[in-house]
Amino acid sequence: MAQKKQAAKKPIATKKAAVQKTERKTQPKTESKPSVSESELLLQSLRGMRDILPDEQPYWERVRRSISNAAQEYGYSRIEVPMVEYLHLFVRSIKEGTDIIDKELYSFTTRGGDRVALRPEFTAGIARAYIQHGMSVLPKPIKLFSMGPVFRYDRPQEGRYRELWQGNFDVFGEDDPILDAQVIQLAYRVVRELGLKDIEFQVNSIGVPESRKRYEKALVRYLESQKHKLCQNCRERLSTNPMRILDCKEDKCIQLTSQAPQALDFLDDESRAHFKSLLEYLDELELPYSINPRLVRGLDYYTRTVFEIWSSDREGKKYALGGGGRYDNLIQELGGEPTPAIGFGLGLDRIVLEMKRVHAKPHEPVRPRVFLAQLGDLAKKKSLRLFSDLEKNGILVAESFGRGSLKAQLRVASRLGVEVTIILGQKEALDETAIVKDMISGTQETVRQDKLTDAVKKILKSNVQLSHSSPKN
RNA sequence: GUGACUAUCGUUCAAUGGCAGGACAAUGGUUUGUGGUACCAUGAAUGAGGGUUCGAUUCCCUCUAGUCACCCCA
Repeated sequence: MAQKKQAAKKPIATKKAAVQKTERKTQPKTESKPSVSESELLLQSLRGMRDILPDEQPYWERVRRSISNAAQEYGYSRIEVPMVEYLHLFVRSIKEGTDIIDKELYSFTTRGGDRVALRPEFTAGIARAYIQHGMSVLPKPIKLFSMGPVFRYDRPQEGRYRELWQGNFDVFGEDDPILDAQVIQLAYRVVRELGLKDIEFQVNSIGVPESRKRYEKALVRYLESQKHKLCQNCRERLSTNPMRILDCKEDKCIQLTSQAPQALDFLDDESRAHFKSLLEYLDELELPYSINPRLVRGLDYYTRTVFEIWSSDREGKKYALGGGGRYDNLIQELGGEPTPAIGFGLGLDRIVLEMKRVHAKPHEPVRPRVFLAQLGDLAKKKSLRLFSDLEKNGILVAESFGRGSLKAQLRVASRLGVEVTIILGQKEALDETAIVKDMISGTQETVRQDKLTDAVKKILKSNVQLSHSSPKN
């Protein structure tokens, strides 16, 4: 036993072992691209990439379930799209000038020479799939939902990772603002169901390209006259992406833009009517929203409705939990038929973070109520079959087959909090019986193996009744 | 991408220019066929590389990672 343990220790590639192997060939610091030498095995996940360990999974499980349930209830079909697409797809849909494309895209060239990128969001890939598979012939609206990792090459900190999980919802083929309201309602439902209470929606309308152009012109004209009061960044944005200046957090820019013309005043009549009825729907739903005229969003394909979901806690730490908007022109711009669409994404990492912060309940997995202990070689052999028989009969069984002593196994059993332990020893294995031990009363009896399931179920059942009738403290 | 702070067993907290210590967790045991407690034992760490030094985990530099602020968003 002890020998085995030691032997098992040795081959594990610790940091030290890895270094020892390579210590002879210490490389001089190179100024080449890779930051870590390839000869050295670094047992460390990449920057901004993390493991979601078993301890945290119950929270994730609850979020995943909540999202897929909501998706089903609202009539969304699941779709999976690749994590990698042609670089051009993202550039064409999200557009240069946005941070996501200019700074945060994970792009590389394949062996075959294709320029590709890891998806920074879902909508581009889903729009591509929509066109590629001719989904426009399907009855409208077409509701698609997806969940998985997306990638952004950003500088990580809490709640911000280079690999992050999103739940994504898109609706194609309908431009009625009631869809916008329903999509926001759906986002709200998910977040509320998970126990997050301090939620605020911010909504805005950025109109259509024509009205946007008119507005941008007016905005630039206004800001140009006071250019010197803007921050360095915003001075550049003036020519590249002036609307993002509204999003700037610099005091002087906020001051300046608070007097600036507002997008809402430049909306075309249709967009204005669209926005107005969206707000009416939202009022009808009694959702906690506010209009944020500065809300612009980091993706350029949006038209008309844009919104974000914010969670704030008392310490003033705020996270955007999700966001989305309408993108009525994207499908056509990518080469499909003109198709209005709206969608949004939820950030699972941040939702989990918020759930922990407000002490929301994680998903509770089904716990085994029965433990199977075995003693001796014959019993050990038989116990594997017994385990599967019990499982087939709907009895979830825990075990510790690797352990030899009964004492150790019972210790595990009681730590797991099981109500029944089945003990299969040498003697029992020979005469096809087993000991059924009630872990609460401590009593036990020997039963024939073909009666085992019934005996176990009887004890479990009486325990359930007991806990129902006994008063709770 | 910019700036600041941080880095010790699986977790958490100590300590030191001269043998790195505790707690929790883990594993084994307390006469090997009966559990939760208790007791005993065991294994387990100075992120990586370089420099200063007789000697560095401690001081200095670089890298890596994390956290915070900015940027941005999820």
